[in-house]
Amino acid sequence: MITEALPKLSTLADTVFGQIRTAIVKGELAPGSKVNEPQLSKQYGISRGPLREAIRRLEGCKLVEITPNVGAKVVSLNIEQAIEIYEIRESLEGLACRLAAIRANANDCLKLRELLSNHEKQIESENGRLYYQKEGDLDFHYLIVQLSGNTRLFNFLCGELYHLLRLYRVQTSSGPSRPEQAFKEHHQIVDALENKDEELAELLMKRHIAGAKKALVNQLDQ
Amino acid sequence: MITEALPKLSTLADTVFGQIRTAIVKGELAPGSKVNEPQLSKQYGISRGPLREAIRRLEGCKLVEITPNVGAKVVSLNIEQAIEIYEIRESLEGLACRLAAIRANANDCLKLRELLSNHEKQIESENGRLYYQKEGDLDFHYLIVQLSGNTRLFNFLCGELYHLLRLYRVQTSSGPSRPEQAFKEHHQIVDALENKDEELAELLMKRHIAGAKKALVNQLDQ
DNA sequence: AAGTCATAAATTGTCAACAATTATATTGAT
DNA sequence: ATCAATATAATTGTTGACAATTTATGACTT
Repeated sequence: MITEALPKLSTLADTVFGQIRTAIVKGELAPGSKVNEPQLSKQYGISRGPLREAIRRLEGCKLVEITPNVGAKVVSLNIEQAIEIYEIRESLEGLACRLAAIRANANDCLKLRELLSNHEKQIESENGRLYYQKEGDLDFHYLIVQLSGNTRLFNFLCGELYHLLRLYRVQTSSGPSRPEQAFKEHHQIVDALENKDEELAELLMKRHIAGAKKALVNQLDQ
Repeated sequence: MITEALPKLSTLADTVFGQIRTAIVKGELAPGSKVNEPQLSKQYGISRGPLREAIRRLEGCKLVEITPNVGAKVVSLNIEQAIEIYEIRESLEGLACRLAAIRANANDCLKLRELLSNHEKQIESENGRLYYQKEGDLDFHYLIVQLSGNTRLFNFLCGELYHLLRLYRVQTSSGPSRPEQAFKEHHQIVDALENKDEELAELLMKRHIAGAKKALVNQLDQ
């Protein structure tokens, strides 16, 4: 076996894209704040060329908004926009869950149960409650979308929409509203998957997300 | 009144992005073909910097795929991927149509009727049948999505998914399968909007798109 | 003829400098 | 002091050059 100097498998623009995306969804780059090219290019030790390409990718993910001759700024979601996202999410995750009901086998459902029980344990040990529940909730949905088998759906939800949701949660520093209720609903969804009940699976998932959406709408009405 | 030299309101990268996108969905840049940077930069008379930014935007729209150190190539959709898109479209346009039923007023419905009757006239004069029907069909759906009032939904469907559908139609040189059936269904949808019947509007739209999807699935099964 | 290795050409990735535009600071007038 | 106009600084947009990598070419071997 020959050990060669393994060639670069990724470009600067792509790696920095990932780094900045993480910084944004973690809130390290504040929503609404300006994206300063000279500063970031120094910070990441690259020139402005690849940096601008990375920013254009971020624009594609809707994480920054670019104004010509002015520059990019980190997106800041108001509650109306968050509701729009939840409307789309309700529709698409309903679809994902229906498709998952068709394709998921017993082993897939077992994995889902394990995921849920792990989260429950972590939450019982009260410390770090918010963090784990926050990430855990998305983990569950992540897996369902994966089981749908629709690659484009997966890319859109997990590569774009979920990042925006994380951003909004950081921005409003709000965890999921009803942690124990959510667990019950998650288990019901897996029940439907086990029974290969497409219609019920879709209905339950849509209702599950509609619950979170309603909380937003109520907040808006007041 | 003073006539000043009006300042550039758009950047080179953005204008060229639009030009290349048009070239792709019109088939002038063949699906699967390589995107050659030196060639395109000459063709559009710009340097490779802004061109590469434009390509990154195209990547965000899923119109090209970039491989590091190899370059971008125009996306080529197989039938499975087309079915994936139709699944997403069925779900999201169902949502859009339900929202449109809530928000559309009498004047909006009138505009939809006018659009449909214009298309019918154009098709009666048989020449150019395919072209007008093709564009016309998307026009109708375009307007419905606009009426939904969900800006993010609009941007995703009209700014990304519809372009991919155009690309697929050019690629397979296939118009809509059932032109006269489609008109009937379009009118039924407007009926539901006029009656503010959300559920029916969503159902009809989903069924309308499911029809086109089924044609694809059948084609795949053979 | 097919395959492999080395070489050459073309293409992509990256950088630094310059031009154009926007944002900031300063000055002066009311 | 406030506002407007101007000058200055900072930032974005664009370009061309160079480095790194991939692709194409061709000679050589089996």
